[in-house]
Amino acid sequence: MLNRVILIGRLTRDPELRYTPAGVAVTQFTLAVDRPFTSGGSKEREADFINIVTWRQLAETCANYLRKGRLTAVEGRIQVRNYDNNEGKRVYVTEIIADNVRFLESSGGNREEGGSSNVNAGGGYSGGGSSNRGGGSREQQDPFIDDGKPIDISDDDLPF
Amino acid sequence: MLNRVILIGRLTRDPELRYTPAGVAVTQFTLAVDRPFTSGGSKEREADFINIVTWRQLAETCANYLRKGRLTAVEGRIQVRNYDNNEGKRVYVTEIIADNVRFLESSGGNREEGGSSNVNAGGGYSGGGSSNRGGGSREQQDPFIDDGKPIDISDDDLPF
Amino acid sequence: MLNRVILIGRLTRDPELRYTPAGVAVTQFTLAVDRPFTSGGSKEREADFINIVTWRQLAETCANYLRKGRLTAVEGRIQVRNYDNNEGKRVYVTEIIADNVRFLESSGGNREEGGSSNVNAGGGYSGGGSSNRGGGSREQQDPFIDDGKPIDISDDDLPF
Amino acid sequence: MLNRVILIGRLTRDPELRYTPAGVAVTQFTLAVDRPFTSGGSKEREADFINIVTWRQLAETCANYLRKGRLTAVEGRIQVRNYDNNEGKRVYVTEIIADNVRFLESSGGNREEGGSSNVNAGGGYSGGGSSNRGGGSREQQDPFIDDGKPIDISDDDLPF
DNA sequence: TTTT
DNA sequence: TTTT
Repeated sequence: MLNRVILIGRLTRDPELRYTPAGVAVTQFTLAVDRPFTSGGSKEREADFINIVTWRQLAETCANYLRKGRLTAVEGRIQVRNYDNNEGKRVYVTEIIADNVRFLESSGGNREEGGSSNVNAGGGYSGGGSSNRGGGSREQQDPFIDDGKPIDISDDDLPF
Repeated sequence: MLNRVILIGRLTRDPELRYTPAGVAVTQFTLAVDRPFTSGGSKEREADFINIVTWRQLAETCANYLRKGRLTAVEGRIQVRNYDNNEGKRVYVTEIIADNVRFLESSGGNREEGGSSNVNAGGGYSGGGSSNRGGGSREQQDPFIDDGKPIDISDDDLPF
Repeated sequence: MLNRVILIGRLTRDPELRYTPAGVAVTQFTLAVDRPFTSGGSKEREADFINIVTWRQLAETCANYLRKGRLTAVEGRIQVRNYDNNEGKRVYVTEIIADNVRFLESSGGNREEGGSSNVNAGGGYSGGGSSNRGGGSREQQDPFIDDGKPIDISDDDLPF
Repeated sequence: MLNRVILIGRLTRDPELRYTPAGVAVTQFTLAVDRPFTSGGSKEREADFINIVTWRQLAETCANYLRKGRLTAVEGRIQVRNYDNNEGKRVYVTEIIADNVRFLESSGGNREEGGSSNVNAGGGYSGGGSSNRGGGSREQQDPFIDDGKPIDISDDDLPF
């Protein structure tokens, strides 16, 4: 009925931009959010690693300007998805669907690798996006696919 | 660095009060939070089911006054725990550690089952709490134990 | 850069629906939000009285369903307006521009006084609204006009 | 009943540390928070200027590390004070009582002017604080005193 | 699997 | 496994 999340943390890796079969842009990244204390007298600082999902124009902007290590504010809502993995077990995935992202550290311009073509894909379908869903070795390291879910993103996941 | 969540929803079942080995009260419940829309033109209303954890005095108060179906506001922070299940696979659990809970629907008094002894257990250790970790049939339905994690709550989980 | 407010409280009076000269609906009400403590050992409960403003469709819905005393959740952003009063002194007004309002206590249907014509005025200009800006004695008690500002609402205030 | 604010913006000037008669540290500053849009097609960027108040240890830390222009995140609650000014008119002041402040831009060490003696005044009363309430010309520009309120801060304002 |  |  009301569902609001605000986080400030740093990206654990570069954001990943993909496209749904219908050509909708979706970007995922993980935010490392330091905890306000260290439990059990531990010396090391602890953090929560929280998965963020952005859609459409915001997805393109995030993919273009965010990078690993950047301090970032995220506003959104908690969403809990579930699916049955390949052992027939139900798996729950909690993500933040962001509707507002603030870049707290200015970068130095555009994505150097990948060029600017992804950036301006807009709402329309960009054929280049579909190649992201191919079975390259890079896909094998994708934590969202590692979960055992055959297809990670579908248009049914569209939150708005 | 900053981690804030505010939710309003309804409890999917009565809250569960337990005690850590050191006697610290911890209460868990799930909030059904209706989504602001229905995806894909679906007729049924959809909700996110979000696990809430409260500690110490707040845990006792929640166990005492909250019940299944009650409209409730929760303020807290997102925490992501992980553990290796009995197949050696790492499982991630996302929970809201609440520090403020508001009862938006007044009840009609105390817990009828269980009496008031749990309620006033305070910070001190109450032997009665440990029986909650026994292997009764009710425990088999506990989603937190269903995950395959041998012991659900330890004092290491204490967030403050 | 980021500006988010979430409040739960009760309306101190019925909401007031007006229309800008261009016919845009705007509803104002005040939320009494109990403080989490009583300062100085005072016996009486204390509250903050916070002005809420809603626009367009949300304004119509609030005017239609909210009433004095209702428990209500408001999500929005803080806005600080200023103007020079009739003594030439600059006055600052802080309001919450709400973009999400949740009715936590169900009413029993529509506004009994005033009928449903205001409710469905939509985006178009409804002449009935302008009568709210007349100089009736009820207006004299309006804190928004008491401030000495001759005209309270203009289309320049439109936040989106 | 629930009252939560999260802001990110920049300080409009250096923070001001004072002490109540009882020696409690209180720091005030103003955050300029850019609006997410420009109203009326105006070219200039607009911002809300929001008054922040911190108490005790947090007040000392803010006075020590925050400076004009710094990007800062503030978490707290809205408080509305009122008092009668010297014309007998009731004036309302809206402030954010912060309980969490994050410095999003690292400084280069301590306050250069004033040294570290203010910083570590702790809970005890520091005589130096009272001089802040004298009638120096710098005080004349203080918006909190400009309001016409004879004494700006009292121990009655202590929120916890 | 994690960020500074 | 889910609430009204």
